[in-house]
Amino acid sequence: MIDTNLIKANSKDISERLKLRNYSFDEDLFANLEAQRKKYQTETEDLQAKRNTLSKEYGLLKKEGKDDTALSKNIESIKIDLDTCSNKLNEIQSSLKEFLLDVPNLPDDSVPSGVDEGSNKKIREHGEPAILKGKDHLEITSMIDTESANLLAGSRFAVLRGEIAKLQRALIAFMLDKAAEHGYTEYYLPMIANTESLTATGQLPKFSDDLFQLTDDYFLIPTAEVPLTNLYRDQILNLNQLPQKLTAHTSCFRSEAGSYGKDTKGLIRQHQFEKVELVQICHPDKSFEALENLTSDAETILKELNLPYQVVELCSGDLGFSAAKTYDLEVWIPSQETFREISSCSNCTEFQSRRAKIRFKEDGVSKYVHTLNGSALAAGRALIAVIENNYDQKGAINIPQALQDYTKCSSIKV
RNA sequence: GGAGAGUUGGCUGAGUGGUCGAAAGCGCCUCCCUGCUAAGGAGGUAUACGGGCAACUGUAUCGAGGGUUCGAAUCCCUCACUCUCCGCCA
Repeated sequence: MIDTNLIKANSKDISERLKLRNYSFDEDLFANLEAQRKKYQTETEDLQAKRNTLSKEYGLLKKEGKDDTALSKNIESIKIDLDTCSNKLNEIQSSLKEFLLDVPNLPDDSVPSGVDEGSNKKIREHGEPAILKGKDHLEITSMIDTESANLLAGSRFAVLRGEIAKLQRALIAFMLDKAAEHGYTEYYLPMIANTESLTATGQLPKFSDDLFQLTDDYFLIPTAEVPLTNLYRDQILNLNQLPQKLTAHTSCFRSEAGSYGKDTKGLIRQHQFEKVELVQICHPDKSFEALENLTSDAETILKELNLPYQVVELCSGDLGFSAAKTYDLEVWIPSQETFREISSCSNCTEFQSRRAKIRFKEDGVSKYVHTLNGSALAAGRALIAVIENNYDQKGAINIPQALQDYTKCSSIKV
Protein backbone atom coordinates (compact mmCIF):
# COMPACT_ATOMS: atom_id res chain seq x y z
CA MET A 1 0.00 0.00 0.00
CA ILE A 2 1.33 3.40 -0.91
CA ASP A 3 1.51 6.13 1.72
CA THR A 4 -1.56 8.32 1.25
CA ASN A 5 0.34 11.38 2.42
CA LEU A 6 2.81 10.78 -0.35
CA ILE A 7 0.00 10.59 -2.88
CA LYS A 8 -1.63 13.72 -1.54
CA ALA A 9 1.63 15.63 -1.77
CA ASN A 10 2.57 14.53 -5.31
CA SER A 11 -0.45 13.05 -6.96
CA LYS A 12 0.84 13.84 -10.47
CA ASP A 13 4.23 12.34 -9.84
CA ILE A 14 2.78 9.17 -8.31
CA SER A 15 0.48 8.80 -11.23
CA GLU A 16 3.37 9.14 -13.69
CA ARG A 17 5.44 6.56 -11.88
CA LEU A 18 2.58 4.11 -11.80
CA LYS A 19 2.03 4.63 -15.49
CA LEU A 20 5.53 3.22 -15.98
CA ARG A 21 4.20 -0.07 -14.77
CA ASN A 22 1.05 0.08 -16.83
CA TYR A 23 -1.22 1.09 -14.00
CA SER A 24 -3.47 4.01 -14.54
CA PHE A 25 -3.99 5.75 -11.25
CA ASP A 26 -7.28 7.57 -10.94
CA GLU A 27 -6.14 10.82 -9.33
CA ASP A 28 -9.58 12.37 -9.27
CA LEU A 29 -11.21 9.38 -7.64
CA PHE A 30 -8.53 9.29 -4.99
CA ALA A 31 -8.69 13.02 -4.31
CA ASN A 32 -12.43 12.81 -4.07
CA LEU A 33 -12.48 9.84 -1.71
CA GLU A 34 -9.75 11.30 0.45
CA ALA A 35 -11.50 14.66 0.70
CA GLN A 36 -14.73 12.97 1.70
CA ARG A 37 -12.95 10.78 4.17
CA LYS A 38 -11.51 13.81 5.85
CA LYS A 39 -14.83 15.62 5.90
CA TYR A 40 -16.78 12.76 7.39
CA GLN A 41 -14.05 11.77 9.80
CA THR A 42 -13.84 15.28 11.25
CA GLU A 43 -17.60 15.54 11.42
CA THR A 44 -17.96 12.16 13.09
CA GLU A 45 -15.31 12.94 15.64
CA ASP A 46 -16.85 16.30 16.45
CA LEU A 47 -20.18 14.66 17.06
CA GLN A 48 -18.56 12.02 19.22
CA ALA A 49 -16.85 14.71 21.25
CA LYS A 50 -20.16 16.47 21.74
CA ARG A 51 -21.88 13.29 22.75
CA ASN A 52 -19.14 12.52 25.25
CA THR A 53 -19.38 15.90 26.98
CA LEU A 54 -23.16 15.88 27.04
CA SER A 55 -23.20 12.36 28.44
CA LYS A 56 -21.01 13.50 31.28
CA GLU A 57 -23.33 16.40 31.99
CA TYR A 58 -26.28 14.06 31.87
CA GLY A 59 -24.68 11.85 34.46
CA LEU A 60 -24.12 14.81 36.75
CA LEU A 61 -27.70 16.05 36.38
CA LYS A 62 -29.00 12.57 37.17
CA LYS A 63 -26.85 12.38 40.24
CA GLU A 64 -28.18 15.69 41.50
CA GLY A 65 -31.71 14.66 40.63
CA LYS A 66 -32.22 17.64 38.32
CA ASP A 67 -34.39 17.84 35.22
CA ASP A 68 -32.75 16.18 32.21
CA THR A 69 -35.40 16.21 29.49
CA ALA A 70 -33.89 19.04 27.43
CA LEU A 71 -30.44 17.52 27.56
CA SER A 72 -31.84 14.12 26.76
CA LYS A 73 -33.47 15.44 23.58
CA ASN A 74 -30.26 17.15 22.58
CA ILE A 75 -28.29 13.94 22.98
CA GLU A 76 -30.85 12.01 21.03
CA SER A 77 -30.58 14.29 18.03
CA ILE A 78 -26.80 14.16 18.12
CA LYS A 79 -26.96 10.40 18.14
CA ILE A 80 -29.06 10.39 15.02
CA ASP A 81 -26.61 12.67 13.22
CA LEU A 82 -23.69 10.67 14.48
CA ASP A 83 -25.22 7.49 13.19
CA THR A 84 -25.67 8.83 9.66
CA CYS A 85 -22.28 10.41 9.68
CA SER A 86 -20.33 7.42 10.88
CA ASN A 87 -22.11 5.11 8.46
CA LYS A 88 -21.08 7.38 5.67
CA LEU A 89 -17.53 7.46 7.01
CA ASN A 90 -17.33 3.68 7.13
CA GLU A 91 -18.62 3.45 3.62
CA ILE A 92 -16.02 5.88 2.33
CA GLN A 93 -13.21 4.35 4.30
CA SER A 94 -13.87 0.95 2.85
CA SER A 95 -14.07 2.36 -0.68
CA LEU A 96 -10.80 4.14 -0.08
CA LYS A 97 -9.20 1.00 1.27
CA GLU A 98 -10.48 -1.05 -1.62
CA PHE A 99 -9.06 1.53 -3.99
CA LEU A 100 -5.67 1.61 -2.29
CA LEU A 101 -5.32 -2.16 -1.97
CA ASP A 102 -5.57 -2.32 -5.73
CA VAL A 103 -2.68 0.07 -6.40
CA PRO A 104 0.68 -1.60 -7.06
CA ASN A 105 3.97 -0.52 -5.52
CA LEU A 106 5.92 2.36 -7.04
CA PRO A 107 8.84 1.27 -9.19
CA ASP A 108 12.14 2.48 -7.82
CA ASP A 109 13.82 5.29 -9.77
CA SER A 110 16.66 2.99 -10.70
CA VAL A 111 14.34 0.58 -12.51
CA PRO A 112 14.56 0.71 -16.33
CA SER A 113 11.28 1.78 -17.85
CA GLY A 114 9.47 -0.36 -20.36
CA VAL A 115 6.07 -1.88 -20.91
CA ASP A 116 6.94 -5.56 -20.87
CA GLU A 117 9.72 -8.11 -20.47
CA GLY A 118 11.22 -6.98 -23.75
CA SER A 119 12.75 -4.07 -21.88
CA ASN A 120 14.30 -6.11 -19.10
CA LYS A 121 17.99 -5.55 -18.73
CA LYS A 122 20.60 -8.29 -18.51
CA ILE A 123 22.97 -7.41 -15.67
CA ARG A 124 25.45 -10.28 -15.72
CA GLU A 125 25.95 -13.83 -16.85
CA HIS A 126 27.72 -16.78 -15.32
CA GLY A 127 28.84 -20.12 -16.73
CA GLU A 128 28.83 -21.54 -20.24
CA PRO A 129 25.47 -22.58 -21.71
CA ALA A 130 25.61 -25.86 -23.62
CA ILE A 131 26.10 -25.40 -27.32
CA LEU A 132 24.02 -28.35 -28.45
CA LYS A 133 20.34 -28.64 -27.83
CA GLY A 134 19.89 -31.38 -25.25
CA LYS A 135 17.13 -33.83 -24.43
CA ASP A 136 14.50 -32.55 -22.06
CA HIS A 137 14.15 -33.90 -18.55
CA LEU A 138 11.19 -36.10 -19.41
CA GLU A 139 13.13 -37.69 -22.23
CA ILE A 140 16.15 -38.18 -20.02
CA THR A 141 14.42 -40.02 -17.18
CA SER A 142 11.22 -41.93 -16.62
CA MET A 143 11.46 -41.25 -12.91
CA ILE A 144 9.52 -38.06 -13.54
CA ASP A 145 6.06 -39.48 -14.03
CA THR A 146 3.43 -37.05 -15.26
CA GLU A 147 1.02 -39.76 -16.28
CA SER A 148 0.64 -41.05 -12.75
CA ALA A 149 0.28 -37.50 -11.52
CA ASN A 150 -2.47 -36.98 -14.01
CA LEU A 151 -4.19 -40.08 -12.68
CA LEU A 152 -3.86 -38.91 -9.09
CA ALA A 153 -4.67 -35.26 -9.46
CA GLY A 154 -4.65 -33.91 -12.99
CA SER A 155 -2.44 -31.95 -15.31
CA ARG A 156 0.38 -29.74 -14.04
CA PHE A 157 1.38 -32.18 -11.34
CA ALA A 158 4.28 -34.59 -11.19
CA VAL A 159 5.22 -37.77 -9.42
CA LEU A 160 8.93 -38.13 -8.77
CA ARG A 161 10.34 -41.56 -8.15
CA GLY A 162 13.45 -43.10 -6.71
CA GLU A 163 16.73 -41.29 -7.33
CA ILE A 164 15.02 -38.24 -8.81
CA ALA A 165 12.79 -37.79 -5.77
CA LYS A 166 15.93 -38.06 -3.66
CA LEU A 167 17.75 -35.60 -5.88
CA GLN A 168 15.06 -33.00 -5.30
CA ARG A 169 15.26 -33.62 -1.56
CA ALA A 170 19.04 -33.21 -1.74
CA LEU A 171 18.64 -29.92 -3.57
CA ILE A 172 16.28 -28.60 -0.91
CA ALA A 173 18.54 -29.63 1.93
CA PHE A 174 21.52 -28.09 0.17
CA MET A 175 19.67 -24.82 -0.36
CA LEU A 176 18.53 -24.61 3.25
CA ASP A 177 22.07 -25.22 4.47
CA LYS A 178 23.34 -22.46 2.19
CA ALA A 179 20.73 -20.08 3.54
CA ALA A 180 21.79 -20.92 7.08
CA GLU A 181 25.41 -20.21 6.09
CA HIS A 182 24.29 -16.80 4.89
CA GLY A 183 22.67 -16.07 8.23
CA TYR A 184 19.05 -16.93 7.56
CA THR A 185 17.01 -18.60 10.30
CA GLU A 186 15.15 -21.67 9.11
CA TYR A 187 11.42 -21.98 9.64
CA TYR A 188 8.83 -24.67 9.22
CA LEU A 189 5.51 -23.08 8.35
CA PRO A 190 1.82 -23.62 7.71
CA MET A 191 1.22 -24.04 4.00
CA ILE A 192 -2.22 -22.63 4.41
CA ALA A 193 -2.68 -18.91 4.89
CA ASN A 194 -5.67 -16.77 5.70
CA THR A 195 -7.07 -13.74 3.89
CA GLU A 196 -5.30 -11.27 6.13
CA SER A 197 -1.89 -12.78 5.49
CA LEU A 198 -2.41 -12.87 1.76
CA THR A 199 -3.67 -9.30 1.76
CA ALA A 200 -0.63 -8.16 3.70
CA THR A 201 1.82 -9.50 1.14
CA GLY A 202 -0.26 -8.37 -1.84
CA GLN A 203 -1.72 -11.56 -3.33
CA LEU A 204 -5.19 -10.51 -2.24
CA PRO A 205 -7.59 -9.00 -3.00
CA LYS A 206 -6.45 -8.58 -6.59
CA PHE A 207 -5.01 -11.95 -7.51
CA SER A 208 -7.38 -14.44 -5.95
CA ASP A 209 -7.62 -16.24 -9.29
CA ASP A 210 -4.02 -17.30 -9.01
CA LEU A 211 -4.60 -19.03 -5.69
CA PHE A 212 -6.09 -22.32 -4.64
CA GLN A 213 -8.79 -21.50 -2.14
CA LEU A 214 -9.74 -24.27 0.29
CA THR A 215 -12.55 -22.67 2.28
CA ASP A 216 -13.74 -19.17 3.04
CA ASP A 217 -10.61 -18.13 4.83
CA TYR A 218 -8.10 -20.82 3.90
CA PHE A 219 -5.81 -20.62 0.91
CA LEU A 220 -2.84 -22.75 -0.11
CA ILE A 221 0.23 -20.55 -0.13
CA PRO A 222 1.70 -19.65 -3.53
CA THR A 223 5.08 -18.97 -1.91
CA ALA A 224 6.69 -19.06 1.54
CA GLU A 225 7.07 -15.30 1.23
CA VAL A 226 3.52 -15.11 2.55
CA PRO A 227 3.95 -16.89 5.90
CA LEU A 228 7.53 -15.70 6.40
CA THR A 229 6.71 -12.03 5.97
CA ASN A 230 3.52 -12.35 7.98
CA LEU A 231 5.46 -13.69 10.95
CA TYR A 232 6.05 -10.03 11.75
CA ARG A 233 2.58 -8.73 10.99
CA ASP A 234 1.27 -6.17 13.50
CA GLN A 235 4.61 -5.91 15.22
CA ILE A 236 6.88 -3.08 16.21
CA LEU A 237 10.49 -4.20 16.29
CA ASN A 238 13.43 -2.64 18.05
CA LEU A 239 16.08 -1.08 15.88
CA ASN A 240 18.56 -3.72 17.05
CA GLN A 241 16.30 -6.51 15.77
CA LEU A 242 16.94 -5.42 12.21
CA PRO A 243 17.64 -6.97 9.85
CA GLN A 244 15.75 -10.22 10.23
CA LYS A 245 16.75 -12.91 7.74
CA LEU A 246 14.43 -15.87 7.38
CA THR A 247 14.24 -18.92 5.21
CA ALA A 248 11.88 -21.82 4.72
CA HIS A 249 11.24 -24.70 2.42
CA THR A 250 7.59 -25.10 1.55
CA SER A 251 5.45 -26.53 -1.15
CA CYS A 252 3.93 -23.76 -3.25
CA PHE A 253 0.56 -23.91 -4.90
CA ARG A 254 -0.55 -21.87 -7.88
CA SER A 255 -3.68 -22.21 -9.93
CA GLU A 256 -1.87 -21.00 -13.05
CA ALA A 257 -5.13 -19.59 -14.31
CA GLY A 258 -4.53 -17.83 -17.57
CA SER A 259 -1.50 -19.88 -18.49
CA TYR A 260 -3.40 -22.57 -20.39
CA GLY A 261 -1.22 -24.07 -23.05
CA LYS A 262 1.93 -22.45 -21.66
CA ASP A 263 4.74 -24.79 -20.58
CA THR A 264 2.44 -27.77 -20.57
CA LYS A 265 5.26 -30.26 -20.82
CA GLY A 266 7.39 -31.29 -17.90
CA LEU A 267 8.11 -29.70 -14.58
CA ILE A 268 8.46 -26.08 -15.62
CA ARG A 269 5.00 -24.88 -14.63
CA GLN A 270 3.23 -26.91 -11.97
CA HIS A 271 0.30 -26.41 -9.63
CA GLN A 272 2.50 -27.65 -6.82
CA PHE A 273 6.23 -27.19 -6.51
CA GLU A 274 8.93 -27.03 -3.87
CA LYS A 275 10.82 -23.88 -3.13
CA VAL A 276 13.27 -22.50 -0.61
CA GLU A 277 12.50 -18.88 0.05
CA LEU A 278 14.59 -16.08 1.54
CA VAL A 279 12.98 -13.14 3.28
CA GLN A 280 14.57 -10.09 4.84
CA ILE A 281 12.95 -7.52 7.09
CA CYS A 282 15.24 -4.51 7.19
CA HIS A 283 15.79 -0.84 7.85
CA PRO A 284 14.51 1.36 5.01
CA ASP A 285 17.96 2.85 4.45
CA LYS A 286 19.44 -0.59 3.92
CA SER A 287 16.96 -2.31 1.66
CA PHE A 288 18.59 -1.76 -1.70
CA GLU A 289 21.89 -2.96 -0.35
CA ALA A 290 19.98 -5.92 1.11
CA LEU A 291 18.47 -6.68 -2.29
CA GLU A 292 21.96 -7.01 -3.77
CA ASN A 293 22.94 -9.33 -0.92
CA LEU A 294 19.82 -11.43 -1.12
CA THR A 295 20.24 -11.79 -4.87
CA SER A 296 23.82 -12.84 -4.44
CA ASP A 297 22.79 -15.35 -1.75
CA ALA A 298 20.50 -16.95 -4.30
CA GLU A 299 23.15 -16.77 -7.02
CA THR A 300 25.66 -18.62 -4.84
CA ILE A 301 23.51 -21.70 -5.11
CA LEU A 302 23.48 -21.63 -8.90
CA LYS A 303 27.22 -21.07 -8.91
CA GLU A 304 27.90 -23.96 -6.58
CA LEU A 305 25.66 -26.20 -8.64
CA ASN A 306 27.64 -25.16 -11.72
CA LEU A 307 24.53 -24.11 -13.53
CA PRO A 308 24.83 -21.46 -16.25
CA TYR A 309 22.59 -18.50 -15.47
CA GLN A 310 22.01 -14.85 -16.05
CA VAL A 311 20.74 -12.05 -13.84
CA VAL A 312 18.07 -9.82 -15.30
CA GLU A 313 16.77 -6.59 -13.90
CA LEU A 314 13.05 -6.31 -14.52
CA CYS A 315 11.80 -3.21 -16.23
CA SER A 316 8.98 -1.19 -14.71
CA GLY A 317 6.26 -2.88 -16.74
CA ASP A 318 7.32 -6.39 -15.76
CA LEU A 319 7.50 -5.82 -12.01
CA GLY A 320 5.30 -7.85 -9.70
CA PHE A 321 2.51 -6.09 -7.84
CA SER A 322 4.38 -5.60 -4.55
CA ALA A 323 7.88 -5.02 -5.88
CA ALA A 324 9.74 -1.74 -6.26
CA LYS A 325 12.73 -3.44 -7.84
CA THR A 326 13.34 -7.02 -8.92
CA TYR A 327 16.19 -9.15 -10.18
CA ASP A 328 15.28 -12.41 -11.85
CA LEU A 329 17.78 -15.23 -11.90
CA GLU A 330 17.42 -17.29 -15.04
CA VAL A 331 19.00 -20.69 -15.42
CA TRP A 332 19.99 -22.30 -18.68
CA ILE A 333 17.58 -25.00 -19.85
CA PRO A 334 19.38 -26.95 -22.61
CA SER A 335 16.29 -28.58 -24.07
CA GLN A 336 14.67 -25.20 -24.61
CA GLU A 337 17.92 -23.48 -25.53
CA THR A 338 16.94 -20.62 -23.33
CA PHE A 339 17.23 -19.12 -19.87
CA ARG A 340 14.24 -19.67 -17.60
CA GLU A 341 13.37 -17.91 -14.37
CA ILE A 342 14.43 -19.88 -11.33
CA SER A 343 14.38 -17.09 -8.76
CA SER A 344 12.87 -13.67 -8.42
CA CYS A 345 14.41 -11.38 -5.83
CA SER A 346 12.46 -8.28 -4.93
CA ASN A 347 12.64 -5.28 -2.70
CA CYS A 348 9.06 -4.47 -1.74
CA THR A 349 10.14 -1.35 0.14
CA GLU A 350 7.38 -0.39 2.57
CA PHE A 351 4.56 -1.65 0.38
CA GLN A 352 4.00 -4.87 2.29
CA SER A 353 4.97 -3.51 5.70
CA ARG A 354 2.25 -0.87 5.43
CA ARG A 355 -0.31 -3.52 4.62
CA ALA A 356 1.04 -5.81 7.32
CA LYS A 357 1.79 -3.06 9.83
CA ILE A 358 5.36 -4.16 10.38
CA ARG A 359 7.23 -1.33 12.01
CA PHE A 360 10.33 -0.58 14.01
CA LYS A 361 11.12 2.10 16.49
CA GLU A 362 13.90 4.60 15.87
CA ASP A 363 14.46 7.63 18.12
CA GLY A 364 11.07 7.04 19.66
CA VAL A 365 9.30 7.20 16.32
CA SER A 366 7.78 4.13 14.70
CA LYS A 367 8.48 3.69 11.03
CA TYR A 368 7.73 1.03 8.46
CA VAL A 369 10.39 -1.57 7.73
CA HIS A 370 11.27 -2.66 4.22
CA THR A 371 10.60 -6.25 3.19
CA LEU A 372 12.47 -8.31 0.63
CA ASN A 373 12.01 -11.78 -0.71
CA GLY A 374 13.54 -14.11 -3.23
CA SER A 375 13.66 -17.75 -4.12
CA ALA A 376 16.81 -19.66 -3.38
CA LEU A 377 15.72 -21.51 -5.36
CA ALA A 378 12.65 -23.02 -6.95
CA ALA A 379 13.50 -26.66 -6.41
CA GLY A 380 11.44 -28.09 -9.26
CA ARG A 381 13.16 -25.91 -11.80
CA ALA A 382 16.53 -26.46 -10.18
CA LEU A 383 15.91 -30.18 -10.55
CA ILE A 384 15.27 -29.80 -14.27
CA ALA A 385 18.36 -27.65 -14.64
CA VAL A 386 20.57 -30.14 -12.82
CA ILE A 387 19.22 -33.06 -14.84
CA GLU A 388 19.45 -31.42 -18.25
CA ASN A 389 22.76 -29.63 -17.73
CA ASN A 390 24.48 -32.72 -16.33
CA TYR A 391 23.15 -35.47 -18.55
CA ASP A 392 26.06 -37.34 -20.09
CA GLN A 393 24.05 -38.29 -23.21
CA LYS A 394 24.62 -41.95 -22.40
CA GLY A 395 22.22 -42.74 -19.60
CA ALA A 396 23.56 -41.03 -16.49
CA ILE A 397 23.19 -37.75 -14.70
CA ASN A 398 26.38 -36.49 -13.09
CA ILE A 399 25.75 -35.00 -9.69
CA PRO A 400 27.41 -31.61 -9.08
CA GLN A 401 30.17 -31.78 -6.49
CA ALA A 402 28.32 -29.56 -4.02
CA LEU A 403 25.35 -31.92 -3.96
CA GLN A 404 27.25 -35.14 -3.50
CA ASP A 405 27.32 -34.81 0.28
CA TYR A 406 23.57 -34.92 0.11
CA THR A 407 22.97 -37.52 -2.59
CA LYS A 408 25.79 -39.77 -1.35
CA CYS A 409 26.56 -40.62 -4.95
CA SER A 410 28.28 -38.96 -7.91
CA SER A 411 25.86 -39.98 -10.61
CA ILE A 412 22.38 -41.33 -11.18
CA LYS A 413 21.51 -43.96 -13.77
CA VAL A 414 18.39 -43.00 -15.63
C1' G B 1 -15.75 -33.57 20.11
C1' G B 2 -17.49 -32.65 25.70
C1' A B 3 -16.84 -29.77 30.57
C1' G B 4 -14.63 -25.76 33.08
C1' A B 5 -11.25 -21.32 33.71
C1' G B 6 -9.15 -17.29 31.44
C1' U B 7 -7.51 -13.05 27.66
C1' U B 8 -6.42 -5.44 30.74
C1' G B 9 -0.40 -0.95 28.92
C1' G B 10 6.90 -3.54 27.86
C1' C B 11 5.87 -7.14 32.22
C1' U B 12 3.09 -8.43 36.96
C1' G B 13 -1.65 -7.07 38.29
C1' A B 14 -6.17 -3.87 40.29
C1' G B 15 -10.57 -2.39 38.31
C1' U B 16 -18.37 -5.22 37.79
C1' G B 17 -21.95 1.10 34.58
C1' G B 18 -19.83 7.79 34.67
C1' U B 19 -14.81 11.38 37.73
C1' C B 20 -10.89 5.08 33.71
C1' G B 21 -6.35 5.51 28.63
C1' A B 22 -7.09 2.83 32.92
C1' A B 23 -4.60 2.01 40.48
C1' A B 24 -0.17 -0.16 42.28
C1' G B 25 4.45 -2.54 41.54
C1' C B 26 8.44 -3.82 38.20
C1' G B 27 11.11 -2.28 34.01
C1' C B 28 12.68 1.90 31.00
C1' C B 29 13.89 7.41 30.23
C1' U B 30 15.18 12.49 32.11
C1' C B 31 16.68 15.33 36.16
C1' C B 32 18.34 15.90 41.44
C1' C B 33 21.26 13.96 45.46
C1' U B 34 25.50 10.91 46.37
C1' G B 35 33.31 10.92 45.09
C1' C B 36 33.18 4.18 44.01
C1' U B 37 29.40 0.14 44.86
C1' A B 38 24.60 0.41 46.78
C1' A B 39 20.61 3.35 48.04
C1' G B 40 17.35 7.68 47.86
C1' G B 41 14.20 11.86 45.69
C1' A B 42 11.18 14.47 41.48
C1' G B 43 9.01 13.91 36.89
C1' G B 44 8.03 11.16 32.54
C1' U B 45 6.93 6.50 29.98
C1' A B 46 0.91 2.86 24.70
C1' U B 47 -0.87 2.83 19.52
C1' A B 48 -3.47 4.70 15.31
C1' C B 49 -5.91 8.50 12.93
C1' G B 50 -7.86 13.70 12.52
C1' G B 51 -7.18 19.27 13.28
C1' G B 52 -3.06 22.93 14.12
C1' C B 53 3.23 26.34 11.80
C1' A B 54 3.56 24.99 16.71
C1' A B 55 2.48 24.69 21.89
C1' C B 56 -1.41 21.70 21.83
C1' U B 57 -5.89 19.32 20.92
C1' G B 58 -10.09 15.81 19.29
C1' U B 59 -11.49 10.68 18.37
C1' A B 60 -10.85 5.49 18.77
C1' U B 61 -8.56 1.29 21.07
C1' C B 62 -8.80 -2.98 27.95
C1' G B 63 -8.57 -10.63 22.67
C1' A B 64 -12.10 -9.65 17.88
C1' G B 65 -16.94 -8.38 16.12
C1' G B 66 -21.95 -7.06 17.24
C1' G B 67 -25.74 -5.40 20.93
C1' U B 68 -28.02 -2.88 25.44
C1' U B 69 -27.35 2.23 27.57
C1' C B 70 -27.49 9.29 27.70
C1' G B 71 -22.73 6.75 29.04
C1' A B 72 -19.30 0.12 28.62
C1' A B 73 -12.74 -2.44 30.50
C1' U B 74 -17.25 -3.34 33.50
C1' C B 75 -23.87 -5.95 31.27
C1' C B 76 -25.70 -9.33 26.89
C1' C B 77 -24.63 -12.24 22.23
C1' U B 78 -21.22 -14.43 18.60
C1' C B 79 -16.29 -15.74 17.40
C1' A B 80 -10.89 -16.51 18.10
C1' C B 81 -7.02 -17.90 21.17
C1' U B 82 -4.71 -19.86 25.88
C1' C B 83 -4.88 -23.22 30.14
C1' U B 84 -6.99 -27.67 32.93
C1' C B 85 -9.81 -32.31 32.76
C1' C B 86 -12.25 -36.17 29.61
C1' G B 87 -12.60 -38.45 24.70
C1' C B 88 -10.01 -39.29 20.12
C1' C B 89 -5.64 -39.22 17.42
C1' A B 90 -0.03 -38.78 13.91
